[in-house]
Amino acid sequence: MEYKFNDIEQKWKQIWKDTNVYRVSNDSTKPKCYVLDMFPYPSGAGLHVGHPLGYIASDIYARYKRLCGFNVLHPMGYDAFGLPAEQYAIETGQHPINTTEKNIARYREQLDNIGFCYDWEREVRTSDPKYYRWTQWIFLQLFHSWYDRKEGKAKNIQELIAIFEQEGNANHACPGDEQLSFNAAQWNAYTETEKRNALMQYRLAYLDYANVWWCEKLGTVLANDEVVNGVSERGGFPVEKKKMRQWFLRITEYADRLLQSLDNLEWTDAMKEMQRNWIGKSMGAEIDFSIKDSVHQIKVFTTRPDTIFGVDFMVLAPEHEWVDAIATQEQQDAIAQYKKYVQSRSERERLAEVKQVSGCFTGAYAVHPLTGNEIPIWISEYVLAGYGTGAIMAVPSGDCRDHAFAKHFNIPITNIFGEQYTGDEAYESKEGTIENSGFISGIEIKKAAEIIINTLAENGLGKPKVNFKLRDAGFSRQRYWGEPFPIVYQNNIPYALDEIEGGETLPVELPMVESFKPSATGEGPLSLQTDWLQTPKGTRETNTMPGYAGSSWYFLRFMDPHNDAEFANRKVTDYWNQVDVYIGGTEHAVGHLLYSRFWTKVLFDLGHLGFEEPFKKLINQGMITAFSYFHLQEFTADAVSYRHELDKDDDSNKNGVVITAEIRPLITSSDATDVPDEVSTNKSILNKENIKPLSFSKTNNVRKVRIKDVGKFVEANGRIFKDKFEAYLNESEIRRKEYENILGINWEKTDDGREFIQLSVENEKMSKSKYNVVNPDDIVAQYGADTFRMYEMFLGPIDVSKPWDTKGIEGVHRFLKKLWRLYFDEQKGFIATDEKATDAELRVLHKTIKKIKEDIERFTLNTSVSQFMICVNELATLNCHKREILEPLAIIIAPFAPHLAEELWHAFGNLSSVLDATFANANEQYLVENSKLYPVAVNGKTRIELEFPLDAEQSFIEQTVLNHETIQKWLEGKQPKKIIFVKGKMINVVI
RNA sequence: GCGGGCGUGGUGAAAUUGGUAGACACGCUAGACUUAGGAUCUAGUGCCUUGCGGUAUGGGGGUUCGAGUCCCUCCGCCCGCACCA
Repeated sequence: MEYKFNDIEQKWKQIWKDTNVYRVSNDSTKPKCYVLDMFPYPSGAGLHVGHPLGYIASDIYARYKRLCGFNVLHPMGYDAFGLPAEQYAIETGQHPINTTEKNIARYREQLDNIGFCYDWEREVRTSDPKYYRWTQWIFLQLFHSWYDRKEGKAKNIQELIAIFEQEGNANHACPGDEQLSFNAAQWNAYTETEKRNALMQYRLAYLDYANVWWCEKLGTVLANDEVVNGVSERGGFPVEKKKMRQWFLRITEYADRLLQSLDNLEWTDAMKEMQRNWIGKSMGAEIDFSIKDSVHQIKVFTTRPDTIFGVDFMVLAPEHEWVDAIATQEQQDAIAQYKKYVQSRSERERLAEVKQVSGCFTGAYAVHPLTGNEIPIWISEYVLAGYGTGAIMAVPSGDCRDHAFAKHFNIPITNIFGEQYTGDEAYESKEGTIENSGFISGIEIKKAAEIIINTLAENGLGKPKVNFKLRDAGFSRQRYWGEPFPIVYQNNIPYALDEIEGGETLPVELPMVESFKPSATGEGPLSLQTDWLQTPKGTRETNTMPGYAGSSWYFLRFMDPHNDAEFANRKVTDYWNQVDVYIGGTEHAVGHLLYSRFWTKVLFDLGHLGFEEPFKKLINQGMITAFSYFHLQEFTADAVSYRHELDKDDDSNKNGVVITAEIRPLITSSDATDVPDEVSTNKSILNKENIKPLSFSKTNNVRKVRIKDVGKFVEANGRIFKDKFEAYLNESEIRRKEYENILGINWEKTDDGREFIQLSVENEKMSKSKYNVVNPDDIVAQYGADTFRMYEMFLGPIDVSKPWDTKGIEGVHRFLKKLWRLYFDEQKGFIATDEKATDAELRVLHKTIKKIKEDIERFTLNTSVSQFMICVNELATLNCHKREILEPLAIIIAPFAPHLAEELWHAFGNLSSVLDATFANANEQYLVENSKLYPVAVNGKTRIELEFPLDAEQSFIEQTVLNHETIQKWLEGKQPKKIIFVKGKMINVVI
């Protein structure tokens, strides 16, 4: 009987499905284990072999834990709301509901193909009203909550109202508006509108105004990174900032807790560090500067209060609220002009350009709080309104940006670092002493900061201040395909649906629409649904929630996915508790992972959960890249390269378009204006309108031509032989047309005269546009799911990016066939015997059990596969076909190759599933060796190997070693200085 | 610029606490079996050398009986953040 993986896998998939083996109960006496993958966004492209890497690892872990007696929750679902589906809808008119449904079906098929042990009865989709009903509900919890800074936790807003009624807000500073102050009497006299406006400044989900990028031509609002050089990335159309009323989540109140509790998580340091950077806690001081001839005071935040005597000027963010108020008459025009310039710049650009200094003098002067000196006030784009106070005290001798600014605008620089400051560049180190600084001259920098803060505080001029880079999270999208807000407006005041008497119940469902285009004003498509918009109780919110809304809590819904009464039952969430192991890519380091942590903490504070960190252990999976092949074409004449205007972001076109036979003569003709009418590229047809010459140079005369899908014809060293290349061209007409010109040139010859060309090989991310995508379905069809699973693990460590090499999979497939042959003979069928196993055989088995256990727990699954190979190789050498060895082996390989394992398990006559077998413990008794083959080194270099019993006397070993002829030879008659003997490890003779 | 990570054969990689560098595979070479091989098996395979042996974990230096592993320094690559006050 040969290993018919297709039959075996089909059979067991069906049986497992019929018998519901993957169903998980919330009611169990077993210890729990929650193993979760980051759920995918179901894109139209389907899965490629890179996606399942993490899924396979978690599947192995989940299956292993089940074999170890745990009740394992291992669910899967879809992050189904999102922009691509909506973009596709705008382009094709197909409703996202339909395309999403279709994509999910395709994903499911691909996932099933690989044999994951998901309990599909728990599947969730964020776009399902039954799911987003609870996303809306959680949003309302945020809306109904405020953060009590005194107790450091979120509470119901009703408690705050009660406090206001008693004592006003004196004891609870307002996070949204620091100036806001009222006593009980004032509060009680407030109108409904005034009260709700004040409360809005406290709510964890609140409304505020913020700028968005509006692109008239595309008819849509763009994200920050979709705007490049002041125009839209797609199409290059003009964009403008537009102020819109939007929802925000007050995550900043949780900044410290999000930072603190990172310490207890089993995440990689890199991941924690990214979150720390994002939260960006910095400690410094807030200092008040009064303005000459003005009632205004400007607060400045600085992390270097010690440099206060070096302040030579002040810089405000151009958006700072008092810029116009303090600017002198003469400077108003210049200021207005500069502000206009800044308006056109995206934040990204403002922060990205380091070299270019720009700014504008306001004409106003601040008064130094300690010296009384007058300090000119400037505005510049390098100061951001959203960070700190939107104003800085500039110390050119101590800060490189301030230094560049001072040099550029010829502002005199005060040196407060003595000889440490050279005059050429700022002294930014925190080592050394402060000079030329009044009462802190000669004092160490670190000490000086403390003194200044105390002095300022004593005189009411400033105070110590902790600042966070983290900003409140924008929670509105002017889009259709997302969760609608459970909010209606009455007289322009937002009300939660659950506080309106007779209001509708959740969910607020997305209305079906025909058009997905936003309104002319930039409001989302929902604003055009007039029927839906107006309700008897008010006007609906037209924005929808962003992508991270649904994904911030989905791990909770998996615990209790069909609950109609609550987002998840507390008893159930108490049982499943934190996700024990969470696997996914690093791209979610600060988005999803930070928001989930935030939501979990809020739900915990409000008493809906018993834990406040969602993901105990986090494993990051690396990318699987693919080889891409290029033909390097040299041109002796001047060459011109063409670039598709719409392809600017595509790296593959960095060096110009694919050059076809027809246009090659034109390109080498060295006439830059001689652009062909039509050029076929690897992506699309170009014509005169959308290509333009990019470069025209003699030096840059190598063109990289991507050869699509050529992988299977290319040798490992990147060579492709002529016959193979012909075969490749013969696969399609289009190819022949595109690459035929290569046949005519550059053939090199091997020693035996075979003609080849050397292609350049590059490692790239798999993507449809690079023609290097490998579909797992194809691999599964050819080798089976078990081989595929093991090969993905065999490739290397889970967290490292590595290339997919289809050739390498043969080795793993051969291994499974070899394993099979331990159990089955081609002629005789099942050949396992009941013979007693030998010590050698038992040692092989238990060595393997031990290694596999350790590996799975450490997620070093690549070495597990190696160990299985070693095990099978050794058992084959021992000619072992004994049940005593092979039955436990089938169990321990079950997490890796579940279908094969189930088949082998049943061959022994077992009736239950191998899923419910028991993972054996390694028996140390079989692992004990009584002798060791010692490496014997002379001066650290191994020369011979000698076997000694483990209990041998050291003196005996030393004598034997010294008497050995090879060692004698190295000793050359001398006495050794020393003999190092490490029991069980090695022997080193030092001469 | 700052922070983090990494660098080992032709390729993917292993070496868990400082103890035989290259396990396990891919590829390649030779051979066996075979009508055939894209099946299976055997042997070999870092580099230099006929051999003895030498040499080798990005480069240089150090600690140690012993360094891929620890320390210093330089180079290269990847990731994150970036006029962040």
